[in-house]
Amino acid sequence: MPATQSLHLSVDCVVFGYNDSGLKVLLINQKGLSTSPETTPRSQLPGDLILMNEGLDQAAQRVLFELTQLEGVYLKQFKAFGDPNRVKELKDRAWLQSVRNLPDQRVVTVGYYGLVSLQDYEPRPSSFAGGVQWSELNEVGPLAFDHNSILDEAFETLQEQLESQHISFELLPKKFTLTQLQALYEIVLDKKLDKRNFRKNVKKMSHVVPLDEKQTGVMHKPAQLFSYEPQKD
Amino acid sequence: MPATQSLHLSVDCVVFGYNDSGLKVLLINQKGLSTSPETTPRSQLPGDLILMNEGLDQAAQRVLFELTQLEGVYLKQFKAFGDPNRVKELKDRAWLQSVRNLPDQRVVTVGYYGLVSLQDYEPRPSSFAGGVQWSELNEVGPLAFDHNSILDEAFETLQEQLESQHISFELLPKKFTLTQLQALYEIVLDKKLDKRNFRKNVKKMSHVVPLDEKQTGVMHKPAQLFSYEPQKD
DNA sequence: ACAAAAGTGTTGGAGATACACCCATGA
DNA sequence: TCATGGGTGTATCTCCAACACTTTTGT
Repeated sequence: MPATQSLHLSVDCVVFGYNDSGLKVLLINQKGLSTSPETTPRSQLPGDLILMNEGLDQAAQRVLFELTQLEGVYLKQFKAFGDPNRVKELKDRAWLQSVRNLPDQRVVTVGYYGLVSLQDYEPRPSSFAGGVQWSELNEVGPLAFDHNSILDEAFETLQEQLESQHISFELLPKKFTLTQLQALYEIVLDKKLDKRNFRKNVKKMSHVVPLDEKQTGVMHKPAQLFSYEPQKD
Repeated sequence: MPATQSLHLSVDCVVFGYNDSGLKVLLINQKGLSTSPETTPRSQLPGDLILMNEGLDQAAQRVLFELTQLEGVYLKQFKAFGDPNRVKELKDRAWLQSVRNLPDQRVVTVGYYGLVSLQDYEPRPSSFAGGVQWSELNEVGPLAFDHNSILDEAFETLQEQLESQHISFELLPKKFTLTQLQALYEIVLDKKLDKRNFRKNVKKMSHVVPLDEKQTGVMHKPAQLFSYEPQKD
């Protein structure tokens, strides 16, 4: 049994986007190949092979940018997926052949999850030609390859790390209200939280600082705006 | 810039071993190549290229067995290391050339951490010919490649996951005392714990069950033995 | 003045922490 | 009988959960 003389390594990005209407994932639509009936294009996660001389984190940033125009997104590696049969379906193999002129080889992928505020970032991906879409998290249909499992594991990782890793702010606009922060927690963790207790906890977080600024143009008491200031120890 | 036509993928195992004298890591000594002075063999983590048709978890188990004779060890993937310069030192490249007849190519590795009870497993690796050694965790010298960083990150992961993942039992003999369990926690988490509070907490864990058996041959009050029973929900 | 969301404190209970003495065994 | 680690309970405090009304703005 030979060692893997040549094996392909890719990165796949599960980019979560958040705004007041909920949590979404960034998907791209496979193009072409619509000639035969059982190869109707499906959606997939943005991902591609890594280049020589490029680190994994770097590759994730580049691939995401090339496919979706998103730049400077918070991206974190969460798991490598290396099942030898992870690209087993015929339509997946066919699609890969159509898009790359490379031999049909095993592909191991490194999964990244990413976080963006749709308020700050939405305009760009929708202006990008190749069908990039923000899909409601619980309305994601069957994706190509093993991308549904990758998505599921990414979301589990997000749930586990949301509280401990100071990452919620990546999903919010730079200036946000505590109600927005709480709504985000409730959606990601999938449970209701008590407003007063939540705010008590936030007040203990020294990296969440109140600004000298309030919401405007709302037809109710305007909320205090906050921003995230990374610790400077 | 070409996509990675052929890139090597390996697994590296950071196997932690525990007994009453402390926490150790399993290292292997590089052999041969001692001809030239600046290529004196160093130690490294057990790791090797993965085979075609073999999953990552599978590869980790196989490689660990082939190099150390350890079998059925708890192994968990924790991170992929893909810095293009991770095998940059000349002595590392030379060593790889000497042991594999493959072109000098980029190697990305997937890190696993492993846990074994030295009481249950120690005999075998020491009986294996090729210098396999259990090294005191804080006496590990410079390792080949980027293996020191891999080791550090593995240990951080162990610290983070020890409490939440029911893995402490992998480091203890099948039958253990609460004092042993506590000592393990204190070493891994690097803090002292209160005996009575610790035992109160353990009593809440339904997966730690007392046996009808006590320590023997000790010159003090013999301790109750416990074992770990995975939840059967 | 009304609608709509923002903002604010107190209380009771559960869980964490701190702490010191008696017990069973082998030598 | 002594040395050694095993085993146990209580008081206090901190942290978390539950809960309802007043405030500010736009219309």
